[in-house]
Amino acid sequence: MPATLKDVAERAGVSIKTVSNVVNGYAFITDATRERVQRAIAETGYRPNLGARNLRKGRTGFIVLAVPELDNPYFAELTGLVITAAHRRQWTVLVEQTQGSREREQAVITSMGPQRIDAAILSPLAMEPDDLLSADPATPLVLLGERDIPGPADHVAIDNVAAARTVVEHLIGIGRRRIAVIGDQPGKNGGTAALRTAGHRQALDAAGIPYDPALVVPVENYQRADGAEAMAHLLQLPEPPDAVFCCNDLLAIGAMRAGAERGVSIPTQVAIAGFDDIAEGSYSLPSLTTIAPDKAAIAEAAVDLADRRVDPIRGGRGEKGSEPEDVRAPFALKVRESTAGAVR
Amino acid sequence: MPATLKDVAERAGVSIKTVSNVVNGYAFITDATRERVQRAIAETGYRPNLGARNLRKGRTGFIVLAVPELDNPYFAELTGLVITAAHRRQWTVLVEQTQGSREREQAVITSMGPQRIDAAILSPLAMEPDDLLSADPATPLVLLGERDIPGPADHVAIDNVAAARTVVEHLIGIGRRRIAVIGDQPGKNGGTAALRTAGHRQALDAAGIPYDPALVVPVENYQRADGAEAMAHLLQLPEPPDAVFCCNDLLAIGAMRAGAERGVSIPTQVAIAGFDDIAEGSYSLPSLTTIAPDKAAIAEAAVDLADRRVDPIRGGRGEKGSEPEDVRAPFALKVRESTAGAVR
DNA sequence: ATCGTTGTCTACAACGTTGTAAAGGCGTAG
DNA sequence: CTACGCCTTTACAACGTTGTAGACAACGAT
Repeated sequence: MPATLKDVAERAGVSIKTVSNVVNGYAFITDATRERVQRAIAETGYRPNLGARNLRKGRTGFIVLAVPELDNPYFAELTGLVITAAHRRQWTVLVEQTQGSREREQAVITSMGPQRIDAAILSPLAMEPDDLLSADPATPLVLLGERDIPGPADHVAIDNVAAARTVVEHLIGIGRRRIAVIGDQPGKNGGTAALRTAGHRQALDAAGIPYDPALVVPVENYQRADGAEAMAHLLQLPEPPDAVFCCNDLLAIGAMRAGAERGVSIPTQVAIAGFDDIAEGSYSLPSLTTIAPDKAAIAEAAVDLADRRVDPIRGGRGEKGSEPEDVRAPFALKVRESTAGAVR
Repeated sequence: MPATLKDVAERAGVSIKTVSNVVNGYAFITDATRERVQRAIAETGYRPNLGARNLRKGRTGFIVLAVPELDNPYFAELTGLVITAAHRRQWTVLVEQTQGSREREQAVITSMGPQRIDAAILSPLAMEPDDLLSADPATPLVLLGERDIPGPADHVAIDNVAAARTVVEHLIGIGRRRIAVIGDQPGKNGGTAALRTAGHRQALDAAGIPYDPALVVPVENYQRADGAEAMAHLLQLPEPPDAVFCCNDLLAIGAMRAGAERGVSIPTQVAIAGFDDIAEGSYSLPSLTTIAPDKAAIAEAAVDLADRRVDPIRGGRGEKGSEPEDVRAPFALKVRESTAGAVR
């Protein structure tokens, strides 16, 4: 049975509230009392019951982090970072897996989870813009991904269009001209896919390379298998591409495998680039050129925003009712073997 | 402001306790009352405050799952499964990252986290057997990994020795004779490394293949980089191996990369096998032969054990004071390209 | 001496929930 | 018609914590 304030109070010969005051750093306590209480705390091994404290305070101390799934290394890494960042601020993270289901994403933004939460951080996949209107207005929401969706939610993301443009410019830079993109999601407007494919197109346009719709390959999901399938399709085209930009690293890994299985040399015949910089990509054969979002910065910013919305003590920005914020995290292009060397 | 029992009670014109009774499925309630209450619940959108409930019940509803880090795909996948399994039983999982630090593992088994928890599931890395003696006896502990450590903790694991033996037997079966193992951890007795290297040795002995200590390579950690380093070492040996069993898939991925960088053909010159069956291994080039532990079964068993210890209603086994249990989860050998084909 | 101030401590209620015990209604047996 | 028992509902206290408001002592100023 863990010690309570009552136990400590009895041992120190003071009231419960005095112990509470010591614990909370209340100022007006004599050194003698404080010391006595602190000794009693040490002796009993007292640690506050956060459940009770939060009940009293009307808070829960919980942030939900909802990601599609932990199987995905990008989200796994991000989750680890969010947990760490949250810990630093005394928050506890509840990890929720949406499986990319719209229903489960809605459950998060309407705070329908079993636990009461103070804020939610969501990495949306299936959500439609309208869903945000039904969001629980009492629970601050931070969306990971760009602010294509209007509504009362903060956003944290890298500049996906610019990042995609950067990769494709790199592909152009090494002399490629037929540059495909894997990862279009025709159904979903304003999603990540739309932004990254837009970046692809911008880079082509800027370089005066004609845009060939046949080289824009849609996928069901962003898994390795989808990348492999899409790549297989590209390779049997009458005029196959000499480079492929994949909207995430998993697609790229799948694409590289499909290429290898068909005897296509990467990067000599087809260069491949990804997006996310998962660890897998630095050890793949060949290692994968990719966009590395600053995941730590994203995690930090997301937790920071949630924190500020919940506890709007600090000045001005981030307060309860104030305008949604947009945080742009940095990114970097990592050139590796999968795009090494010039044109074939 | 979320609705409380009080709000529902007022609306339904009954007492708070009656609403509570309806919520908890108490039997003796007239259909009329129940219906009225349920309507009020629906209208107010009431959902129980688990914090308050658990405070009252002396429970928290939380299980800590402590893994080294979510960067590691094996633990990420496992974490996802544990969260799902726990959800099914109305538990909430708090994910803790120990970073393989003994201190942080101790913090878990002594329940020193900020949140009060009902049980802990720990995947130990740095823990020493003695540490278990100082474990908080009030908090059921489930260790992921074999029962090499005595003490009041349940264990869930596959038979690591048998699994390792199985892989190595497979390597022998395809004609390899100089079979190295990467992943020894000389300092740590009784850990996973010891079991898997033991399986390696058993297979060699059973096949009458002489045991060459030069082919047993220790590593600092179980990361890709460690595997690469170890493989580089093996390849510059006067008599390099014709097969390598890596104690986990990350080591194997690193080893394959190191091999490829040195122009070694895998599996023709050196066959490589791993352990864990992370998704990465089915798309690597070549794809990775590995031991696939039944992760879902492990997650399920771990949560089930924790559940039974906390709530020992069911008969006999798993009760509060009863003997620690050992659950053996199934595993399977997955033969893939990295060990395809017979001897060189 | 009296008053107000300041500093230190505490009693009480409340957060939302459930276990306990008992109250009320109603039917049935005596 | 009373007494008993059963079914249904309720009041109260408690889980561990903190905000509010007030008690009390010591102190200086009037």
